[in-house]
Amino acid sequence: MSRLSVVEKVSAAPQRGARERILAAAEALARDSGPGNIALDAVAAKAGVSKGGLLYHFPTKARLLEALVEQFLATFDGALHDREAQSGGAANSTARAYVDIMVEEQLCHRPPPSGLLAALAENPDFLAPVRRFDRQLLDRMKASASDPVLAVLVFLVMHGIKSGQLLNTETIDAGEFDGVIARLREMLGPAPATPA
Amino acid sequence: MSRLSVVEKVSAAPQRGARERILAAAEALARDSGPGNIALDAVAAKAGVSKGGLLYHFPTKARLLEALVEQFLATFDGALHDREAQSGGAANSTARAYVDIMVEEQLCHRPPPSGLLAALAENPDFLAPVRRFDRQLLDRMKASASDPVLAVLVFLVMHGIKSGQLLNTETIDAGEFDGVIARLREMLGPAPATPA
DNA sequence: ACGGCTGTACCGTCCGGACGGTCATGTCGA
DNA sequence: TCGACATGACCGTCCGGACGGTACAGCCGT
Repeated sequence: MSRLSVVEKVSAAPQRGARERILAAAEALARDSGPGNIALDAVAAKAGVSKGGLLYHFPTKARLLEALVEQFLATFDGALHDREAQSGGAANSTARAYVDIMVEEQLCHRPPPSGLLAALAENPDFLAPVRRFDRQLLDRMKASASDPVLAVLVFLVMHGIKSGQLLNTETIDAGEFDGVIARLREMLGPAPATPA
Repeated sequence: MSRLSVVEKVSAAPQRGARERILAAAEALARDSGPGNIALDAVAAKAGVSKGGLLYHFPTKARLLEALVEQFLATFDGALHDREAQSGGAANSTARAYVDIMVEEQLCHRPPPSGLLAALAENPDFLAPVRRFDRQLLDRMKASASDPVLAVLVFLVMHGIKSGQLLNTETIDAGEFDGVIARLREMLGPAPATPA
């Protein structure tokens, strides 16, 4: 440990965040070249990195895919915790938070997490973390729910929407989306006075 | 003209329905080797056909994938029409039919349509027919629905369940499944006296 | 304070294997 | 004998990833 400047670790980092750029490039590739067609060469090119450079950060394709789902899960989990924290431990708080996030993402036109599909295409086992996460999420929703069945129902509707985005099946339109969200919120009972 | 023994067809046309066997083999491969790893060689082997034989029935991989989604859609559409015919043009008949089919499939432990994922992995455009089908289905559900929003809600729950099967994410258990189905049927109103 | 050593970040070439697709060659049933 | 159906050897391309560089920064004995 160098005793001076713990703050700056910039030294041998020619470009900031090659890792992030690679991840983003992979996502983009998956989105518009098909989830099964992510070639490492292409990812490297799109990220502005050489093939060797890419292999440095992700020693194997499997690791890259892993990182993709990890990133997705982490992002979502973060957003969820934030949302939930806002409305303390009120009834149905987790379910409501999930709905809120969905709406938020819809508003931002957030691109769907195609990285997940890429991972799945390579090997179904890569989705194991997602499986675990989803199960935990559902349990939390049920735990804080006024009615367990309602929690499951909300969970499934969210997944239905997600699957539409994921498969690039823009089946439902904005109006239908809003309608269902409104209905769901109605079923979840009055929101606990959320200012700001 | 030997019209004897139509039963045994062991030689040139060794097994009837090479096409079906190929499709089935492809599905199976997709399911347990990952949707992106369907090699024509492997499909041929699993179907008990030579590579050339496979290429005879499906001149290209794209055609095979197309056939996979086509088959899926046709099967589902057939089941839906049957179900719907039973309960005439009653209120929510389409939505109810959808739910019924879901339950049926759940009972039969029908393996998920991994072929869809294989097609998606190769090229997202292959799902265009699914997109069209889903849109029409949703419209029909809304048309026969007592409440349009309810139709969309049911549609999304069904898709949520499907996505769970598709991604091999066995998130919800049997009890939760039954609970949601019951709730959905409740919301759809009393079933119109289904005899037999 | 300098020259060597080590560690980090990245580059670009190369190889072996996998995979989609072609083709010349059967083999039956009618 | 014709044509539908099937075979399996073969070709060309693409891709994962191994490997051997390069450049630069810090530590270190002297």
